[in-house]
Amino acid sequence: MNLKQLSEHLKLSQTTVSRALNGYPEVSEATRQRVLKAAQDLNYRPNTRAKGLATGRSMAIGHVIPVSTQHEMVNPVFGDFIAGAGEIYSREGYDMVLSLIADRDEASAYQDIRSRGMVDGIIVHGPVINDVRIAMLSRIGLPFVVHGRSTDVNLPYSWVDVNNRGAFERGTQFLIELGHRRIGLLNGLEHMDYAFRRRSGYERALAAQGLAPDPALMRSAEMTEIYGYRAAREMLMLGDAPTAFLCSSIITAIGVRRAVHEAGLTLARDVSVITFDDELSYLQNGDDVPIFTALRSSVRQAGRQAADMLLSLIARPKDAPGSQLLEADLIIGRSTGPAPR
Amino acid sequence: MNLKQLSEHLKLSQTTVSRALNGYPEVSEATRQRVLKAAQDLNYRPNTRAKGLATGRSMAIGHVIPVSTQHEMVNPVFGDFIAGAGEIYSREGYDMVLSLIADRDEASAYQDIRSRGMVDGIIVHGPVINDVRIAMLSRIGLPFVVHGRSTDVNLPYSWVDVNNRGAFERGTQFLIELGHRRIGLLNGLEHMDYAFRRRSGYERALAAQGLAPDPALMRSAEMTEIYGYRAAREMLMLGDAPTAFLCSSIITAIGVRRAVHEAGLTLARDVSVITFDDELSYLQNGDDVPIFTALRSSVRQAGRQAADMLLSLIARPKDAPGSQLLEADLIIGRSTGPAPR
DNA sequence: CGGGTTTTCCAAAGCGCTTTGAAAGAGGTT
DNA sequence: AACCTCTTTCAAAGCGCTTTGGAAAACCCG
Repeated sequence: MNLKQLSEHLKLSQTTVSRALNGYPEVSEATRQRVLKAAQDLNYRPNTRAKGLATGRSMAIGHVIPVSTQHEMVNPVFGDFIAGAGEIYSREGYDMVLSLIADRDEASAYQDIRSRGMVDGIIVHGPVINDVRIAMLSRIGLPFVVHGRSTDVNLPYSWVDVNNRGAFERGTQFLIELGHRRIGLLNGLEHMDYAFRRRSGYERALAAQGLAPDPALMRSAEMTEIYGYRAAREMLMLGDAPTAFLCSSIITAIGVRRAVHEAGLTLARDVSVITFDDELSYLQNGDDVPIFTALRSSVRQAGRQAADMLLSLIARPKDAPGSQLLEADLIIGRSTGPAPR
Repeated sequence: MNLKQLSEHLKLSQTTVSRALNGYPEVSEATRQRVLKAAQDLNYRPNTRAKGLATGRSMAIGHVIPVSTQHEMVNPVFGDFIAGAGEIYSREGYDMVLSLIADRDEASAYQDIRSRGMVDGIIVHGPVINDVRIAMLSRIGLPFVVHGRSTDVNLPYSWVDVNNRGAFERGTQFLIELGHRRIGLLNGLEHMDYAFRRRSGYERALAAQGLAPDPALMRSAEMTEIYGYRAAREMLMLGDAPTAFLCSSIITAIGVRRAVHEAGLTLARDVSVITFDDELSYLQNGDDVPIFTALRSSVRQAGRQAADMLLSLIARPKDAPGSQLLEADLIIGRSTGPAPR
């Protein structure tokens, strides 16, 4: 069933039917109702491609996931982010298209996306420090919103990010106030912008108390469970082992917990752990009392806000880029306590 | 840059340029090279929508994620599945479009997808027992592959699934052979087909040894960490507590481990745990020696196979539906041991 | 060199929609 | 009744590509 058939069936022109369907005023209410009814009955849906061709808009948003060739991990945060974004898209009638692109041919990939015209805008995931994609996309002129930010990029661009530096500064400071002096940092990959910021927050808090960061207590890797486990185990075997850990992900924190238990130690009493908590739906951090003391910020909410921002950017391309800095809450759970003596 | 401009620039007709670009034989090698070179230099990319309109194919695959209104969780398995499928798609030049659809308007949603013509085929996620979507899609005539199967659906359809029943039967049997008699089942939601099959495998193994399933030891819920924790904690407080658990997800198993530790017990020695392991990239089950004894099957691989199957179904729609049953390996880790006496 | 074959290229139609510019119809005014 | 103004409807062009049905050019061979 297409427009032509529908209009023939109604004995109206395609123009009128199209207008009736799209809510234009120059069609009488009576015929509009008649058209709507027929469309409903005959199960008519306009063809997306044809509509896109005619209007120049595709009603779809692209999400570009960089798939690193060496670390071919899917960021666990991703699922919840797009769930959030998807809520907004479906409300506004947008589709979501995913492009997994290998990092080596990113350069052409964005050009491609632009000229192939599949999407009206894109969300950029996983920005690194000084991310070239931002300049590239600005030049290309495709509306985009970055989930995160990119240090050293001085162009204006739209982003939604959590205050990573502030959060880790606060977490570190909280541990210091509990008397901890040796604090392990189990960070994500530090070429990623968020991880870079987290480390700088950690270092700032240490510096504020006159503590020197110890490279032996600072790790950076993909945030898997096993990374948390290994790093914590190794650090706990040091002569001057840390009494606390700051983790970039609840998954890593779970690995830390495993190492702590295996070493015969008890969380909070012997070793404190604070983790960043993205509020992943399948890894809730406890219910009434959180398992881990955490810096909490909902990635699903970030998805919603990024989507919202992108859609309004598409609606009003002349607007100045917006930005949104989300604060992470420090929530006290059962994994922190005063430093042992 | 569009075809018209490119052809004018080359002083050729659009036809010839199009043919040269798409590898048709009726164009001389010399002009083909010339066209290819110009396209490259001028950064020409055919417009997807226009191409789709003209060819009737959209070169995109839809993934429909049912977003339950009450349990609005994103299945953690999803990320790795699409990573696998995405590999195939990008190799074959397909895009991936995600539709999160609320379960209440599923009926119309598939019709929509079909008539809006955004995709050439779809992957159906999360089939339940007697899933109505299968009949619906068959009727609509849109190629599809189900990730999983649906008990009680008697139509032929294409699917890729892991042998859930066999896996859980084997896991249960393994525990029984270790001397366990009270075995807790921490299953996923049992209206989901995979969970239903897992339970039936569990029950079958019990029955084979003349053991009666005890409803007090069987739970069914969304596979979160906290669910594993709570369920295990409660069962461990029973008068005749289970000495082993069978978990549907490594995430749930992590919750069980937490409950076991909290109860002052030791994994393998006091309580055994076997889990299904989808080989999630951020939750590797150990490295050399697995943490958990597990039934392992890569969901990423399943994604690849489902994508492959769908693409060939699209290429040859007349083919009979195919199917692929993946076997899960039983791998021995550090979470199982002989039943304590 | 003329006729047939093959190669190379092209004009135009069509995919399903929106939208412009214009015409027809209805209603009101003098 | 003639004129004007809204309202309602329409025919046709256009979005960027593919593809059909030919035509022109090149080639081959007796």
